[in-house]
Amino acid sequence: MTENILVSVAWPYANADIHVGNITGAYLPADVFARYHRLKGNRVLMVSGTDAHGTPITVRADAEGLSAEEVYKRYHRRFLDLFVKYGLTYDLFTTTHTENHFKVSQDIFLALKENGFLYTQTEKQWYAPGKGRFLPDRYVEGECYLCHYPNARGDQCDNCGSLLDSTQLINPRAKGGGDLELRETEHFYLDLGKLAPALADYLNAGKDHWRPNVINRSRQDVTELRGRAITRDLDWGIPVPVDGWRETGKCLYVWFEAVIGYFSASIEWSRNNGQPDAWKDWWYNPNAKTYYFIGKDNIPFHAVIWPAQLIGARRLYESDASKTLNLPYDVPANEFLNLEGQKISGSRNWAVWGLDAAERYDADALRYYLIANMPEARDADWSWSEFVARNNNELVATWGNLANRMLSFAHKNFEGEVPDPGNLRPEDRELLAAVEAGFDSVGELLGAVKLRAALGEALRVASEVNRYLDVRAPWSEIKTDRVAAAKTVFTALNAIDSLKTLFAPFLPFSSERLHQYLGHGGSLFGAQKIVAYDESSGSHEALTYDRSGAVGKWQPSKLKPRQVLHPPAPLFKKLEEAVAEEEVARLHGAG
RNA sequence: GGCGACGUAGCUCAGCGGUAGAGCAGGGGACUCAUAAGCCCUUGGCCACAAGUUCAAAUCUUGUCGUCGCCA
Repeated sequence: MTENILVSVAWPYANADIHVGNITGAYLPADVFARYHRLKGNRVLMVSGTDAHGTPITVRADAEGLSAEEVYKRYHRRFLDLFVKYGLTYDLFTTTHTENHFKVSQDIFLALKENGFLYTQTEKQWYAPGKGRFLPDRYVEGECYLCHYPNARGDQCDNCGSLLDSTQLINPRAKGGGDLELRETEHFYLDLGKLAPALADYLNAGKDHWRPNVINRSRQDVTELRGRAITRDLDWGIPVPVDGWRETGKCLYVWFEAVIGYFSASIEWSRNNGQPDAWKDWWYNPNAKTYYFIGKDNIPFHAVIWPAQLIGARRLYESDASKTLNLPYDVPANEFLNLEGQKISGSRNWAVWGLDAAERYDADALRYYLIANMPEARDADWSWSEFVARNNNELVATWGNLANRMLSFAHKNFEGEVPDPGNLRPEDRELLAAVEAGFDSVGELLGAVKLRAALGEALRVASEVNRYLDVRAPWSEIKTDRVAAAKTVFTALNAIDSLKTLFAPFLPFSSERLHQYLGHGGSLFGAQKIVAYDESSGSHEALTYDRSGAVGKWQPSKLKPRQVLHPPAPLFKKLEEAVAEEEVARLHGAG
């Protein structure tokens, strides 16, 4: 039965480049999962985009003398390039700065308002009369009222680390000068307390497949929910769709509108593809499964607050009153990746940047290490020496070498063709059965989002083929019994052809090449394309996935005798030990 | 301070009520198709600590300590 699978992926924030921790935390597991389901023949929709709004972006824009729009576009473009290099196959990677997203976010807001889940409240905030606008907390500095550090930021003290209430700062001053005064301002709040009972019902039923850290934390959070402000005094964002509000420079708070991106991007994808209602197959079909791939810092927003927004909005663009928007089926959040034992820090440049690493290493080598070492249950550590060791000992030695040794052997001894085996021996059938079982065992682990275990299982299957070859020893058979050697080589090539598929979700580039080496036509997956989409107020670039022409199937090989093989080449590169030292030195030199 | 996850072989982790497991690293061996890769054998652990429940506990309960994170 074909399933509808929505793969929702965390939205990178447009004020910093992406590092390996971000990739392994959310983007890569989502891609592996999406590719697996596509091979299974399921209908996959993988969406995300750049989170373009909010104060940190205006801060950076001010610092660089650019507009907020220029800043977001620069990072957005770099995200697109990185995703192409790592083969992350978003059906649509868009941005929150589109007319479509504005409209959908405002409509969700209005639905929540209409359904009685919003209320307003007045609070005091810093206002700059000279500039005629309210200042975000981090634009106000002063003495910390807790530790008396003289240069604390309004939102947080850099000295004692405490989160601050900016109105309590001692001797407050505006960053960059100018007058400052406290003024009353009114904001909308999401009434999470009112939504708590429905949320508790949702989180207490049928969540056995959720990771313990995700479900336990979320159940705890629901017990202490309070209203939360969803608007801000800010000009870079989505205007509040209420008369008298949009005129006074009030916007939807980024945390509120960014998560709506999963929904708006699904709608945009449908429109871009000329099937404006297609998104409903993922959002209203109760049998569709929706997954949210995020880092652990985002758990409350995806397992509690986003479901609250969906429950409160109930339905949108749907007249059938019996239907409600689908809530997350699973939120397989990953923990964090450290680097050489220390926390990754972009500002201290203690990071392995995605685009930089892709300059020097193949995407599949990076993908392999990031999946084998994925922080699924606890924080993990990126170590360059481990990267080199696992690349050489596991990826190259067990899998790359298996493919290369057998293709080379077939090329030299069977005129570059798949030999005709005649009748297979029991031991040949046994091996093929063991490989075939891998489609169930690897597939089951992938379906349960246990990606490192799934990759380990695929590698174990590859080891079985290595063992089979050692027992059969076709290099000996060929000297005395060419027919026996033909059976062995046929069987091994068949197994390798199947392994190509088992590894494909993890290592798509090398599997694609192996597919060609084995003499098949077509490609396993579709193609990534960067496309510009026009709206009446402007255009935005997006990453898309064209699935037409993809021939990959999650099925054992049906390799034909006499199929012509292409001249083989090693799938992966062995790395020098010195690479690890060079990279660590680079890390320290740069920091 | 409250809460959560985690703490198992040198390293990375699986097991989560019934005689301690895998991969890598270390040691030994036979082979040579292959990126000196692969294969076979092997060294190695009071399962953080302490009490309790049970015929039986890495596995359940409680407490302590440690790591990471969230909240205040």
